[in-house]
Amino acid sequence: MQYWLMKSEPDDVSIDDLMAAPQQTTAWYGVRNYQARNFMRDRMQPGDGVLFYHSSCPEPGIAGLARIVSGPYPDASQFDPDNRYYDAKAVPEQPRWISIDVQGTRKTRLLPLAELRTIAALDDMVVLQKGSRLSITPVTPAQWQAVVALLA
DNA sequence: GCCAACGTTGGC
DNA sequence: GCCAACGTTGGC
Repeated sequence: MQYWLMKSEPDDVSIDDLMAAPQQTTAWYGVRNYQARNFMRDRMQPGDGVLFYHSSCPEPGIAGLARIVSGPYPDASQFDPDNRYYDAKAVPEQPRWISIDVQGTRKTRLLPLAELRTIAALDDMVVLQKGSRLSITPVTPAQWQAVVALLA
């Protein structure tokens, strides 16, 4: 059981979208960064906890909690020439990119980035480090507990 | 829109 | 393998 922070642009998939989906579950596709892909492929497990973060929006911050509910499988968008995430170098025999299913657990109050930066227990959180842009980052159990406590 | 930081590409 | 050029992310 591990914990993660996943970024999403709310104009693309918001916490409300996640909670409104059938079974509150959404296929996570379009990740086109190798480090993030490797986390999904090699380390994420069904049951893992997710801090759901809104990025590139007026109020960036944690907007809800979610969990991983599938293992890795090929991201279909890489094979579709009409899709914005199409990858001409990907072939079905050798998929480059993968998806996992994410299930919303609950929408929380918006915990703004600026507030996260004031919490001493979160000083080492990967997403708060200078220059950190990765869309999927690991969260320690202590960091998870600290965030959940703030959202209680 | 700006810009810092990081990732990817491709010539050599 | 190096590294310059370019592209992307994402807060502000």
